Amino acid sequence: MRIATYNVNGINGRLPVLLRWLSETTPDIVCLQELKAPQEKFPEQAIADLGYEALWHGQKSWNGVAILSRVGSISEVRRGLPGDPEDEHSRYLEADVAGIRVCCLYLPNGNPAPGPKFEYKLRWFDRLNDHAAELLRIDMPVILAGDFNVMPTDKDVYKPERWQEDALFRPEVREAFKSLVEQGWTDAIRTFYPDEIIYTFWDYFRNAYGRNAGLRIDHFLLSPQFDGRLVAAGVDREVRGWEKTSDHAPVWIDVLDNL
DNA sequence: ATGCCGTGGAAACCACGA
Repeated sequence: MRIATYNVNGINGRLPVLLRWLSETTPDIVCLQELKAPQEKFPEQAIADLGYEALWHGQKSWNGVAILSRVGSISEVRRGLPGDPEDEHSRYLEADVAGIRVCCLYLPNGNPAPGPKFEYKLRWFDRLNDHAAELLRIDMPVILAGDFNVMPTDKDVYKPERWQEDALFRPEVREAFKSLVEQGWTDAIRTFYPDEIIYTFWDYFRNAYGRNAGLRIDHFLLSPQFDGRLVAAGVDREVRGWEKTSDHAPVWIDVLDNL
């Protein structure tokens, strides 16, 4: 079973790219981020025409997350992280699909740091870690997938020295990611490729994609039920080279599905 | 390397992204 995550950077603006990628790679379950569309403007029919059921949490202009499935129905568990009823951003969607608890997340960017946006990011990360600890207790394989807006280590940044003060790389954020993983999660991409340089995002300017000046910020964290069942993983990096494409590339894992 | 590109939304600029 292939599970993918893709920050589309505007689902309607990128619809041809999304549909082409879905058609060519036929992932079974997909987590999408940055829909940038209100609830009523999600392109449900175009996605259904390719055989996908969809669950989404939209928001006008910003954020927005969705889960797609072509392997059975999507049973919503929650939208929004617990811990802050004042948080209106559409950044988290959790559902059961094909016996897997799928958690699609779009962690706040947090720039400029320091500042209120960075504080929001750190609070959001704390809430995620609290909720993730609870998820490890359920009797079900769990996947946390999405745009974490964190480069976990120096290896995940083309020029780490330039990113030290950035909200995606500051020590507090890397530390939050580290303590999340240490709860018992597996960083699937890094585990599968311990030494390679792997990026999932390239800026639009300065020819970042052409120079491979990228970042690894889209991640899969797997609960222990997946141990020994991760059979392949990768980044569809050529999608980043298509016309009118997102600044992120899709990331995927293949897992044995007899869990 | 300071948003140089790109999106959505409101109103021909702005907020936001990483």
